[in-house]
Amino acid sequence: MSMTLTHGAVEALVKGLPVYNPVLQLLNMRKLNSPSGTSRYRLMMSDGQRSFTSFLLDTQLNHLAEENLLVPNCVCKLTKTILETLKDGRRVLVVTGIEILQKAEETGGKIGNPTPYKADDETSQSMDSGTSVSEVSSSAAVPGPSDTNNSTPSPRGYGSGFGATASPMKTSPMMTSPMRASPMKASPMKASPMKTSPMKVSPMKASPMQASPMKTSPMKTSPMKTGSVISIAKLNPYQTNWTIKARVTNKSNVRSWSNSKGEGKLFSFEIVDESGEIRLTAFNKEVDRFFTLLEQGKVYYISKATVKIANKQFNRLKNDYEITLHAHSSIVLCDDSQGVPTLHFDFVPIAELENKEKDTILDIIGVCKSAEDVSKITTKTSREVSKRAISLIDTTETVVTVTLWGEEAEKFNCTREPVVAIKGARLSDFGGRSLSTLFSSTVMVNPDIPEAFRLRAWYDQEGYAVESQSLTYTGSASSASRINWKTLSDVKNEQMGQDEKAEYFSCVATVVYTRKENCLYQACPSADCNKKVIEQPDGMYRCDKCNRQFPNFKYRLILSANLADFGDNQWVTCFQETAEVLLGHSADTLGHLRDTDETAFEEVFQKANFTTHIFKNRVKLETYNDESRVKVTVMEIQPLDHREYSRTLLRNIHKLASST
DNA sequence: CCCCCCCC
Repeated sequence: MSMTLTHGAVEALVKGLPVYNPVLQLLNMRKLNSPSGTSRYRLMMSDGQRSFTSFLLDTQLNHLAEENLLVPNCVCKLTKTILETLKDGRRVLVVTGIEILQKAEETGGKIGNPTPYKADDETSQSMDSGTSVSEVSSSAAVPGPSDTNNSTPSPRGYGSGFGATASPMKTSPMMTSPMRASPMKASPMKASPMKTSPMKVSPMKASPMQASPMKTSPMKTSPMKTGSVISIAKLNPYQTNWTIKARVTNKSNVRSWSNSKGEGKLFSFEIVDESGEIRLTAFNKEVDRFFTLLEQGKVYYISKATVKIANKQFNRLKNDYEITLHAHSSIVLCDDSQGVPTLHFDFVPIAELENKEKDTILDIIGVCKSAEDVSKITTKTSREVSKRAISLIDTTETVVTVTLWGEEAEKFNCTREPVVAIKGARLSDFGGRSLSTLFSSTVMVNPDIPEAFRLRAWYDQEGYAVESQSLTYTGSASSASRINWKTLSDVKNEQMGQDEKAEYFSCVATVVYTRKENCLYQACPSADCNKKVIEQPDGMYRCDKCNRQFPNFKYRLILSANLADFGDNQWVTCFQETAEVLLGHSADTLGHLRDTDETAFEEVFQKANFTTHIFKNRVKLETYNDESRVKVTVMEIQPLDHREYSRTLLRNIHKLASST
């Protein structure tokens, strides 16, 4: 089968004209060795009519060549290229995204009869006299072969097989943001990151001053023009002449380090624009130049800095690159922050934390209904650090504890129950479920975002009074009181209660059958004895336990019921109290009903069927006449409200999702 | 060039 190549694509690519995912054939490939040991691959590609030799494979994609996936005659789709113009005007197309559509052995040789493409203003090139490695790397700075960092492996392992998309920038994180629909609506400067001014802004009364930043002379804010303003998503190591305009969303403190390679100080910060986010780091002299200039929440023009592959081990931002500032870097405050989004949040409802995996990094928003006092702890490495646990509640009526650290812990003020939004908190399983901030987290008190207003209104109107459920159980005896939610099939699959020791679980289930036969018995009427009595010939009732006869008895219930949830069913036993709850009548009433009005008695059971409740149960292996079986006894029945029902759905959806 | 993410 012969593939159709994208005619005209070579010219379009070289001229920088838009061409979407062109399909080209690789005609030739040359390995360019460099002194630093990192190879580069230069590709001659053809669109069937024209061929061009100055395609350069991004070093991140070298594996495609090294694994013999990219070999002459194969047909490829170029999903991402960067056009680079060298100092002498020659053009190089850096291929940063490529898919192999057809293997070389399947193409049957060269497609068409392409002639070399020569732009009018360009020097003709051939595979033998082409661009040297050093020429490219001097222009592209990093990650060229001369750059020692360039060997940093990409931890992701981009598609290793055919058809795998190899573009590192494949998805833009901002594209899926629910906040993105209206990034302009919230005035960015009004948000009050607590790092700079805790409690400064109440969402209920936003200061008009903050909505209108002072106008200053345009001279002051114009960037040192070293290239056009491009978006963060377009940054790459091959282009050095750029300026970005972005908002600082998070800024670290200055830290110093000392190791075998040397010592120094640094700080890092994160910026965001409409296209994405990226992390920047400043060292030593750049710390002095930029640390005080940069303020969280403000917008800056940034140019002349080194874009390199991010070390994903330490950088959680959705960007495969990060930036290092250097001596020639420029950062200029920009007063016109219009259109530059504020922090991008993707809030997880607190109730859903229960279903998230430990160590998930997520965004959370809640009203701080209580907070511990700040305290000092000593870490394993003997450092002292302040901490403060705060409790957040949201409209899911669920509470979770979040631990703040360091300055954030010290400065936090819980009075007036502020709304707290945290970007990038880490979920822990301590006490069930809890959260902790990281160095990379951004904590905002009363941020000026719609979610915060909504939460404030909800809390002030009803949230303050709701009976909430906490996902975090700390301290003493109550730690065991965390609800052990199970589905009925979990109980069986996990073989609960089979090791002689009683286990407890809670479930939401529907009564599908109640066995009215033998559910009542005549019991000893004395207060603490429930022993079954035996009717005597003289009409008296004898209790063997009390060794007495009584003129009367009391009715007691032992009800067998079949409960079902979405995946299984289970026979359970309800003794007196739980049976009365389930049937809605006292044992006494039921006993008399049975004796007097059988239809009404039957109706009670019909009515109990297909009702849904929360059951707290005990599972235990019980041996009776040498036969052992797991018995489930209902200890408590609670009504199921819509809130709890929603939580159940969430749990079950999660279970189903994770089991498939 | 860093890369610490802490405690119960």
